[in-house]
Amino acid sequence: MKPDMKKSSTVDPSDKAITRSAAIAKALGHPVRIIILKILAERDTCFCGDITQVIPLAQSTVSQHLKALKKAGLITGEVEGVRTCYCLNPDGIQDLNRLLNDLAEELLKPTIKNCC
Amino acid sequence: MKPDMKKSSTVDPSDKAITRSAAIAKALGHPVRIIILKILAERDTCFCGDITQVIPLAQSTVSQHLKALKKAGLITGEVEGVRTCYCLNPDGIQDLNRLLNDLAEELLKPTIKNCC
DNA sequence: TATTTTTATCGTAAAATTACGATGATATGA
DNA sequence: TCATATCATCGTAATTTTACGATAAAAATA
Repeated sequence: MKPDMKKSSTVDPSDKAITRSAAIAKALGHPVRIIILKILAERDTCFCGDITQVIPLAQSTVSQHLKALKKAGLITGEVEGVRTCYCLNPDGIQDLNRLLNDLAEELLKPTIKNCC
Repeated sequence: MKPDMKKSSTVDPSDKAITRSAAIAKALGHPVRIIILKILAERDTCFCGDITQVIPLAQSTVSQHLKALKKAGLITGEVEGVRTCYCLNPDGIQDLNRLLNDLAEELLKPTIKNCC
């Protein structure tokens, strides 16, 4: 417990979990990036070119989306010669699962009683 | 931002679940909006003024965030006289829980074997 | 060595987001 | 009726996002 922290019945805005949850959600906030994650979950080979072939967007655009997913810690990118192999990042996906699960659970509880 | 995308045997980009998931995630993609949802989950009274008192942002800004959450179907807003009572929308929260749960599950499966 | 392949980055433009103050609308209270 | 309270919307500015083509960098190949 943090002693000098104001005891608030509401929410601590500096909560690290909230910041991280929002960052992950932001990364998921574009359909193409969700599709990319699904592709990475399906394939063994996961080079940028593979994704660009499936998604009708410019290579530079796909690269930007990959960068965003990497920044959020949801994927990794390892250079393999000329190409780069992108993979789901287990730690990041774990965060996604746990944090958004916790959030959903917290929000589902009072949902039983409709307030209005 | 093209709605029509090339067909893929793996991932269907026009999948309604993907679109909805991305919309929900986008709404969660800002710390303040997550905080607002948590506040709504805690309180019985949930007027805009209550939220503005807790969050150090202008009333108009809070109103915009509430609008975004409403657009995503995560909350409802019912006018009660001069004020508006905002509540979690059970259906939306259910969507949040189910869709993001499914996504996490799908992404967690291959996480056991690291691809690179 | 020269060329090709693959990907990241740069430059750019359009659109969206985020924030604010000011204003308008509407219901309540004096 | 007039004033107040509450909230949404407008107008605006700064920043971010999204997309593209062009280009640079690095490894593989001819």
